[in-house]
Amino acid sequence: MTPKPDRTSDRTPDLAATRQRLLDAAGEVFAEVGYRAATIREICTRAEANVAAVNYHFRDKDGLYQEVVAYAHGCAMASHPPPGDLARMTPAEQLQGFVRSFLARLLDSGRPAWHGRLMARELVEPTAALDRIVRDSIRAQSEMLMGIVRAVAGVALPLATVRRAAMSVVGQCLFYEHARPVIGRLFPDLGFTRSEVEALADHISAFSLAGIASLVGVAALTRPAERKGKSVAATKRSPSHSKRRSRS
Amino acid sequence: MTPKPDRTSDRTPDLAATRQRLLDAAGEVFAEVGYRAATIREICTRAEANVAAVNYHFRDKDGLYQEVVAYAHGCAMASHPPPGDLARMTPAEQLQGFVRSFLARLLDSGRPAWHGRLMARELVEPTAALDRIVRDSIRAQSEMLMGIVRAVAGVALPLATVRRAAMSVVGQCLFYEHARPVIGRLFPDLGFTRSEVEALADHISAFSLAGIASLVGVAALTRPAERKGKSVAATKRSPSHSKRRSRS
DNA sequence: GTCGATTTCAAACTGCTGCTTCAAACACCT
DNA sequence: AGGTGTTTGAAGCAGCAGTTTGAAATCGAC
Repeated sequence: MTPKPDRTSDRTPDLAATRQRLLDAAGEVFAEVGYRAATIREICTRAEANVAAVNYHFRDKDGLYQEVVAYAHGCAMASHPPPGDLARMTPAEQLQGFVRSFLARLLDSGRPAWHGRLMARELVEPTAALDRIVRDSIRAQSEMLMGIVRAVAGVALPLATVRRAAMSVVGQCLFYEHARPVIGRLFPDLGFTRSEVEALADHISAFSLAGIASLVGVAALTRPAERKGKSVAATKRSPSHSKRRSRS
Repeated sequence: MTPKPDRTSDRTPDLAATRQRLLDAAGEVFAEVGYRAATIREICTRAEANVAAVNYHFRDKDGLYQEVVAYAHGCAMASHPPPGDLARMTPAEQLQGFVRSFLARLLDSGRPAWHGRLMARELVEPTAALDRIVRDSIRAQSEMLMGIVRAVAGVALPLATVRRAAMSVVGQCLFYEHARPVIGRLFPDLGFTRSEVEALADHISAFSLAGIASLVGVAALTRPAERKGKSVAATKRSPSHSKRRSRS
């Protein structure tokens, strides 16, 4: 009744854990067609497993999905972690580092190539998994980015302005994943090779740097530009994701 | 067997066209839960119509969806059309006008309040409807925006740079619709009142104006900044949507 | 080898959903 | 009124998909 929680490979290496095969296959299918349209039968066919395997290893379809999301996000964060030693970098470098890792997590086609699409779907059509992601990861990254924006600005900005600037940055990044179907139709020649992704990151960094700088000018005109120490804070990080399942 | 294609209201006004009620209800449901998860029964319940009504008026679920998308997009474009007389405006005004109308179309909660979410879903999970939208509307808007970017820049920029700048602009706009679930969780106090939307449009315009200007500087450093007349072109517009149905 | 636990398998069950059917109701025209 | 074409209604059908079940197979340990 209670399957061992994590077992990566203890059988013969060629028959490596059906559980893992299910995770990979499920990630593919969920990313391709979405949660509702994905069928357990299709997933099990790709994983070369029996239909009952999903219910055995993950209780039900929802449990499988939760695990897939956690797994994909974990891989992506491990593969492209956000910059860690902000204190040692200039604000511009901090921004560039943030954008680079964020964009790479979205568009890097290595590892689970489907991570980006899965997250894009999760943002637009949230499930119970989104709450956990926001709590464990997104919130901290939001704080970090807003800290970077403040550092780039140098002077104190109204909270609403900082938020908008941060959203402008992530909005530019997310667009390339969200609107991928449209981009493919508008510019069929545009591919997302690794070098192209780096060029995009550079573009977004430069674009945003100038954008934030312009906000400082506006703020200076609007209010008497009260001074406040350099806010390069935002150190809180997520304590890794727990393995609890909540839904009945 | 062949229902009259369009009939807005010719019966008694209180029993106004079940067809229209179906369109409204379907828009709501499709926007809320997506195409797959939406059930004809739920739509008909909200529209106070019989299940068979959908098949009678729209042939099948897919036909209904196509009509809903066309209807919503038509309403939004009519309600917040993109700026028309670009030649009379400064580049900055052109950009501001574009962003204002684009953002209003996405976030305005009047009219079909569900238009934004419906489009957001359509972008991430494209159906046959997306091809028509790209052909009839998005492509022209893309051209228009790239023209505006060129006008703002003033000098000639590489095509790839213009594209990226344009995508930075629409990315910032789309974010507020796409990531609405996350935004709601991160900043629960943030609402999208009409004045808030205008403030957002101003922010995005200013931010992008500075961003584009910075690209000019980079381009000037990179290549000898060849000159080229003001390109405020991009006049092609969509010829309204046809009423054909294609899928068998 | 044998026992016990874990994992896999084929088949069936159950609920839901899109769609059809055919009859009744309605509106419009002569 | 009567006829005709259009719209609505209730019931049901066919298929799909998530889940269950009980037995077979596999594995580790003694």
